[in-house]
Amino acid sequence: MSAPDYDVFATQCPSRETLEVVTSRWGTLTLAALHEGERLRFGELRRRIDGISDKMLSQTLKQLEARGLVTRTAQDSSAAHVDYALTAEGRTVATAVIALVQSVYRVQPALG
Amino acid sequence: MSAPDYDVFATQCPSRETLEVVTSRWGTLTLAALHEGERLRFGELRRRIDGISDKMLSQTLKQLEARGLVTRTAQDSSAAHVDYALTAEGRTVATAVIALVQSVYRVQPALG
DNA sequence: CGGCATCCGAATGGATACTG
DNA sequence: CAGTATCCATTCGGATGCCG
Repeated sequence: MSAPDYDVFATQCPSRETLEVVTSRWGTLTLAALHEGERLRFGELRRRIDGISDKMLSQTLKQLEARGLVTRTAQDSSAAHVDYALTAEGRTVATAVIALVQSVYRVQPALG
Repeated sequence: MSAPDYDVFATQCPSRETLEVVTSRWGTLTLAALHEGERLRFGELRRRIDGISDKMLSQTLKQLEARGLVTRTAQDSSAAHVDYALTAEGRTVATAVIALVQSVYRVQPALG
């Protein structure tokens, strides 16, 4: 049951790529938002994540989906009702992201 | 003693900026490396973080230092011996970064 | 509402060369 | 060893417009 030896410090390690998707400019906030909402619409995400554009939200969601961290579900055939949720793996990572955010809150008073 | 209400989702919140420095392309790996080494030289960091260039390492260290997460110490007056270490706040955040990396390791087998 | 396509300026970041 | 400076390609990412 031992996992393969991953090493984020090595460029060729798949974990490095995953980390980069997770810690990409909007990836972190998107995962954090999905961890709160558990099932959100595109517009809800855009409103929640201050400053993100349609293009970047769309791109970020695709990357997260391609990496298996997020699922996209269309309610009907049209594109009118689509929502996003975390996969089991996404939840695991998003929980750690939330903890990271909270660690920032904890030190922020000391940083000005 | 309640901390101010921070919100990373808001562009104008200082915690958002801190999070961006922490989760910048090389910031995460630099913090992770410093958490392992506790006191590392420039060259040690560069060798540890595969793929980083002098320029980016230098720039990332400056950002982390400016944010109060890292300290820079020159042994003598020349620039021959300099090392970097985490501040107390840096250690707090770096610990959460390590946890994030480990969460990636945990899910990586399922992601291919 | 939930996108995609295009344009284009701004920022990122690597390579290389150089310095104390 | 620990950077700095310059050049330059790539990428980022916002604005706009269009579509089902």
